[in-house]
Amino acid sequence: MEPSAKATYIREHLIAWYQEEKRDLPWRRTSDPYHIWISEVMLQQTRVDTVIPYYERFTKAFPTMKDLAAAEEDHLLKLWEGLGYYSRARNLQAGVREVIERYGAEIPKSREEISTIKGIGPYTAGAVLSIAYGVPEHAVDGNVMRVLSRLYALENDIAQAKTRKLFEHLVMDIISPDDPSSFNQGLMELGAVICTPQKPKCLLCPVREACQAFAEGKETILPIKTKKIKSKSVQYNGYVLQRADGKWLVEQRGEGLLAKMWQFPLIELEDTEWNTRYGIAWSETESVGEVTHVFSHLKWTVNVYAGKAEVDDQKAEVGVWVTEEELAKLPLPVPIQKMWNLRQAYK
DNA sequence: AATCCGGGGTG
DNA sequence: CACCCAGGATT
Repeated sequence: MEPSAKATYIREHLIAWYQEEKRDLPWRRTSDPYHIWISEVMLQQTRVDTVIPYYERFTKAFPTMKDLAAAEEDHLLKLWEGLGYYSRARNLQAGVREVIERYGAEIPKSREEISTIKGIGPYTAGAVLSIAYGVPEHAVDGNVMRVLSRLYALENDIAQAKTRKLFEHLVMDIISPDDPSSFNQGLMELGAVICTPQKPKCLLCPVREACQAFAEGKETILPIKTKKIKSKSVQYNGYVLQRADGKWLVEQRGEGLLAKMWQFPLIELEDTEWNTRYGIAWSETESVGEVTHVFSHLKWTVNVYAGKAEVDDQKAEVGVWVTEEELAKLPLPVPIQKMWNLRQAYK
């Protein structure tokens, strides 16, 4: 198919299909650019079905940028708890504060300006601009790279950074000037529903006639992605300890992995200074089982111990004793929740 | 360009 | 188990 005719075909059939078949999602019922921004941040590396309840709670808790700007960090993280990539929440709040201070609470409408805002990268910039404001800008995510690599039978390695730029140029060549929102969302919707990673539903595809991969029988070998994940294993002993007054020992994590989230004390098995670090003397601790948790390139194995403890406040360097009610209000990463569930089940 | 940053669905 | 998801920040 001749290039400009192919672009026209894709625009028309993709948008018509999207208008007719699009899923009814919460962020498709709003025109508030701030709420659309929230949805795009939550959707980074995260599936639609996972995001929906988080989006509903978050927009209810922080309906305006002013509400989010004023939020406490623990409250913010509690509402993000379980969603992962917690820096997204902090960057979103920092970004909202920037928009209030520098742009009078109005999200900028140019790629150049919006890209300076914390947490808004090339994808989110294009998504917010096109969906909230109708600006014809590319929004290239994993779905779009997969769909376009098939439509144009491109064998570039989508794991490489420069390949994303190739797709950004391609989108700018073929994007609908009249409805960039439906065009961008149509590409993503197609990737999520029809042009899936495994077993694409080509017989249901609205743009199959323009798909070079389908024509050549390459739809299952595209896109090409080379990168491999090397994961490390780390072993811990973890302690769910209760004091005589009924309170539990927790501590707040520092920077890096699960930054600023709360946890029960974790000791790397190689760490021989645990007793001095916590200043704890405990008795009646017993093993209650093992927790495993897989991160992107890390695997935790935690031997969980429960018991009663007394702490020498003079020696304790870290840790806070909290009631069960206070514990419930702290943002706890999933592996820590697993530790708690294990201890409760063991009783 | 490579690495870090979560968690869950899917086969 | 491997893959991947409406990616961005940091180095």
